[in-house]
Amino acid sequence: MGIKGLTKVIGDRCPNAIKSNEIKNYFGRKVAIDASMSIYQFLIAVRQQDGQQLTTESGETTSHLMGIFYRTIRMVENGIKPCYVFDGKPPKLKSGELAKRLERRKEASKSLEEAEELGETVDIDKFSRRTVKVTSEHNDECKKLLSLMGIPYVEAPCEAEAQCAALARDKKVYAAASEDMDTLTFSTPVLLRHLTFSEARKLPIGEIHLNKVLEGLNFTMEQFVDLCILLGCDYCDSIKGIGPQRAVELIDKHKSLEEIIRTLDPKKYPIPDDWMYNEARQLFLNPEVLDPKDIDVNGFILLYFH
DNA sequence: ACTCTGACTCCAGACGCG
DNA sequence: TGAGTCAGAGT
DNA sequence: CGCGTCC
Repeated sequence: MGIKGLTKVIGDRCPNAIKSNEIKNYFGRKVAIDASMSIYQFLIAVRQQDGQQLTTESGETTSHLMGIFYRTIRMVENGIKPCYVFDGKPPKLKSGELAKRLERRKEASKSLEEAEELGETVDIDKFSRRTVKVTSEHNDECKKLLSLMGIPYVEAPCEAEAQCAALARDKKVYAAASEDMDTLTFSTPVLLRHLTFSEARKLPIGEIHLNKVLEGLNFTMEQFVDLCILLGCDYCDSIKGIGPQRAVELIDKHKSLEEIIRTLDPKKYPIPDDWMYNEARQLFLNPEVLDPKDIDVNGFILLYFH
């Protein structure tokens, strides 16, 4: 998931698009958070010594609830008002990527069985993490928890990242908080990284500003989206032999994917068959989202402040 | 000399006690 | 899944 | 901090 190598491209070419901030600077701000992504991370990370997830007596996983609960409390304590965004139906263009992930989980399940037979605890641990999949039950349980906590959430029609970006663009929230760089490709003006509050946090909060990225690259938003497609996204293939360096050069020189396709030597750099670049581009530029005007990002969270 | 690829590695939360 | 590093092949 | 616990 995400845009391959985009963090590095921005770090190398637009260093002043990234700011490092203290948590204090965010007091009173609202942020949009991709719920499914958070749940996924908690399911992988929240384990006990033997590598098993936390469960109730009847064996139902609670790792995701623990994670969401404590992190959310921590945010509110720091004056940050989160609004969680849940995924809807994935776009058709993503089916290839989703099939790949399913395949990887299948392989991991197989390896997991072998490891269990051999009693290799290290491998059991490793492979069980790779089989993690966020289910609608996980999502529903978290929605229930958030309701009880008075924290607002949104059910996006399609990609959560796109909805987060829409909320930020419409100033319903200050920023989208995500480890996933394609939130930027969905035009969030501000992207927060490492928005976590653990006592032993190792990384400062990184703030990436889209306008500074475009300035630094000297690209329009359309060109930036084309760059992201060349770098490699979830929605279509990229061109073999084109990495971050050449991708930036090509967009800089030719300004659009159409022009690049027209000019590139197909013997050196074959264009993928049935390349759906334009569909992917439209997905980024005009994603299916709820109108932010119809969304209440406050919940009854204001109660926490008095 | 530079760039991309693929294979490989390690890593992934938050709390509180001592 | 991402991010880093490495060897090796291609431009 | 390091390390065990959270369910």
